Parts: sequence; structure tokens; C-alpha cells
Amino acid sequence: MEKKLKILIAEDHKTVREGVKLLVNAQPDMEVIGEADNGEDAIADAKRLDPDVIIMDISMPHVNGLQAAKRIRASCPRIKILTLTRHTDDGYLQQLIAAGANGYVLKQSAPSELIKAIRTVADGNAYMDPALTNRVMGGYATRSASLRGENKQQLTDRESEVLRLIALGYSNKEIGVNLDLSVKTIEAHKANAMRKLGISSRIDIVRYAILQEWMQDT
Amino acid sequence: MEKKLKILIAEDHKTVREGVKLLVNAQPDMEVIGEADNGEDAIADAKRLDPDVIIMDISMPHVNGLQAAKRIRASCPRIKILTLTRHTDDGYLQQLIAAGANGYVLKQSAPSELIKAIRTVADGNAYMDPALTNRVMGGYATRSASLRGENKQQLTDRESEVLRLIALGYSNKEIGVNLDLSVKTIEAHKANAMRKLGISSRIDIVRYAILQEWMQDT
DNA sequence: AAAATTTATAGGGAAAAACCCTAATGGACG
DNA sequence: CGTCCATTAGGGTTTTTCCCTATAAATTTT
Repeated sequence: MEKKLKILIAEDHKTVREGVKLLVNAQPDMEVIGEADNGEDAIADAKRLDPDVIIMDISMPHVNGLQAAKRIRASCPRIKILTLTRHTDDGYLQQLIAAGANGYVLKQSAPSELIKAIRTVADGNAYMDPALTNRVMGGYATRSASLRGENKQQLTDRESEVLRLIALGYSNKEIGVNLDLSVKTIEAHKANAMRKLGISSRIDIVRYAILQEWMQDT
Repeated sequence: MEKKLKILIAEDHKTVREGVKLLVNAQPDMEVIGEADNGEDAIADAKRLDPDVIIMDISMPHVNGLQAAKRIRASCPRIKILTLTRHTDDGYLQQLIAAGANGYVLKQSAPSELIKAIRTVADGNAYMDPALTNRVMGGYATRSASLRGENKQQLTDRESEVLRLIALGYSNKEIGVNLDLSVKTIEAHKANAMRKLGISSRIDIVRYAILQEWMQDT
């Protein structure tokens, strides 16, 4: 095995941070070497730890991801920056590109998307979530993966609800009783949701749920 | 349904806080009405929200659980305080009783233990985790549940490992492959662990794992 | 030291759950 | 008004889990 990709996670939400770490460390060729919960620490850690890729949430306390990206770009141009965000905030998109981010992944994407994105930016290509590919980004567009993008439909409310309960450890039957639906219906929603996300196991559902910050309240 | 028990959670670790909230809100007769991540806020919230029971971690920033318990006892004697802690820290035990805590639950106990404890202290009885009952606590001993304590053995490393992976969404087979053991062995560890904890479903495993703060790293 | 208990391992067979395929209904949208 | 797709669900097969039993090794007790 050649050297592992060194990843730094900059994300203020601990649950997501730990979920991402879990996911990344599960890849044989990647390794989380540091974590920061604010932009300032992210800048310091970037210099100190010299990661290959920084996974950075754009909304963070103190110094936000945008500012942090700009400063890291300036001081450590070698380091690739992959931004991670909740919504399709158009506003940030162009600013981030300008700030020097190498990629842009939505939190609502499947975990496999994030892994693909890491590999893509580590290879020196820009990466844009398929759900955004048909938007702006003139000359930077990624040529590698993601363009032939697995249709990235949104999950319906029911589908999200079912996946969340599955991640929490409920069986299809228990969910059926809970929501007063047939097991068969739960199975259908689950299967449809998994197809949409391109995932195929319960761990993937758990990982997706963690990324969604679904493991809380209710 | 008579009025629900109002619960305040004072715990600095967010994952645990959310896990406990999940568990408590799943009870038809309980409701989380507030959360605090430090002792100071816990004291303020106790006065402001007037909960029936406070579930309080003893190690918290600013003002620790011990100090907070003492002050809440003084200002709101009606409110029951149930302390939640990681280890069998003998040291704290007597201090907590002196500070006015009504109960003491270990984090390594099954979630059902916590629920039982809430009901017991809400009823005006003292509660002590069965694992500790055979220790100190002269005149305060609980007479209600818990004394006829389900044998509270510790999980072995293997058992913990298996439960953790199950909580993360792995199937027995996947765990077997992962640890290079037969599925049958995994099943046995799982069954033994569940028997020890007195639980019987995957959700219970997930809840237990959250209480253990197992859903992180690795 | 011998005996008893617990841990780690695992098989066989029954029961339960999940999976794959198919399908009807009722909106939304062009 | 026809097409897409969300929501609902059944039939039959495959996979997983559950329950009971078992053995060697380590640990604890007597």
C-alpha cells in the first residue's frame, strides 16, 4: 500500500465530525490526522499537520470556512480544500471557488460521494457535487468522476423518516408499527431511498444519517 | 394520561445528551424540557424550568455536578437530582449523597436502568445503581426497585466490541468478516452481552452505545 | 491444586426479517 | 390526459437472526 491520504476535518458540529472521521478511517487509503472545530484552528492545523485534503464545513465559528479556505490557499497552496455544506447555498458557491476551494460536497449526498470527492481533489481535480454540476463553475469543472453523475434526486420525507429510524436501530417491522404502515411499505421506502443514494447496507444508512445530523432529537 | 414528568438534562457531552433525550422522550410519561451543558446553566435552568427530575453528569465544565447539585438542592428542594456518571468513582459517591443527590446511575448500565431510576427518584425514593448497592449508603438505601438487582456484570471486551459494531449498523455477518470470526461467535457474544444488560432489541443496543459514547472514533 | 465459572469459539435447525419483483392508487406537471 | 413518481402493499425467495447446545481455554473460587 502506498502512503495514505492525510485528511484534516474542520467542522464545528461534533457529531458530523466524528461521523466523517468514521467514514474516512474506514477507507484503506485514507486517514484522519486531525480535527478542528473552528476556522482559526483549521488554519493552524493545516500548517502544523500538512494534510493532503481538508474537509471543511463552510459555517464555523470564529473564522468561517470561506475565510479559512482563502488563508490556507495562500499559505499552503499544496493542500486541497473540499468544502462540505448543508444546503445548496448558491451564494457561497462562487465565493468558495474564488477562495480556492477544490471541491464542494453537499451534506445530503451519500457518504460514497464524499469519499469520491476526496479522491478527486487529492488527484488535483476539482470536484462538484453532481446536484450542482449543472450550475455555474466555468473553467473549473471536474472532468473525472461525478460528471457522469448518478442521478442525485432528493429523498422524500417518508424516505428520510424511514432511513432515520433504521439508522436508530429499528427494524422494518417496528417502523411499520410505529408509523402504522405495512412492513412492505417500509421496505419499499427503504429500497427506494437506498437506490437514490446509491448505497446498499445498513452501515451506509447509519453513516448517511450521521452526516444528516439525524441521530439527534425526537 | 396524568401529567408527564418534566426532565432537565445537564450533561456536557452532546452525544450523550441527545441520546438520553431520545430515550426519555420515547417514554410516554416523560418529557425533556431543557438541556444544559454546564453546571451554571443547569442551576439557572432548574429555577427557570422547574423540572421534576434533573439528570446530571457529575463532571461538567464551569460548575461541576457536585456543586450544582448542592446549590439546586438549596434553592429548589422539590427537584429530584439523579446523577449520571461514567465510572464507579467511590470518591464522589458520598459527597453526592451529602450534596443532596437522590440517585446515582452508572453510564455503563442499560438504558432501562436509567428510566427506572428516573421513576424511582420522581416517586421520592433514593435510587442507587445495583452495581453499587452493596456499597456504602447507610440510611438512604432505596427500597423500591433495583435492590433485587439484575446481576450487573461487566461486558467483556469482545462483547463491547460486537455491540458497538452492531450499533454502528453492521450485520452479524459483516462483523464476523471484519473480526475474522464465525457469525455464530458474533451471535453468541451479542446474545451474552444483551443478556447481561437485560436488553432485547437493536434500538436498545444503539441507545446503550450512545450512552457509552461509542458512536465515535475508530 | 482441584473445581467451578466465565469467556471465546462455533454448529444445527427454526423463526424472523429483509430482499426482489410486481402493482395499484392518487397527485403534480407538462 | 398522459407521464412521472410518491405512497401504499402483496407473494415468494433469500438472508439474517434467534434459540439451544457444545468445547477448549482462561479465570476465579474453594
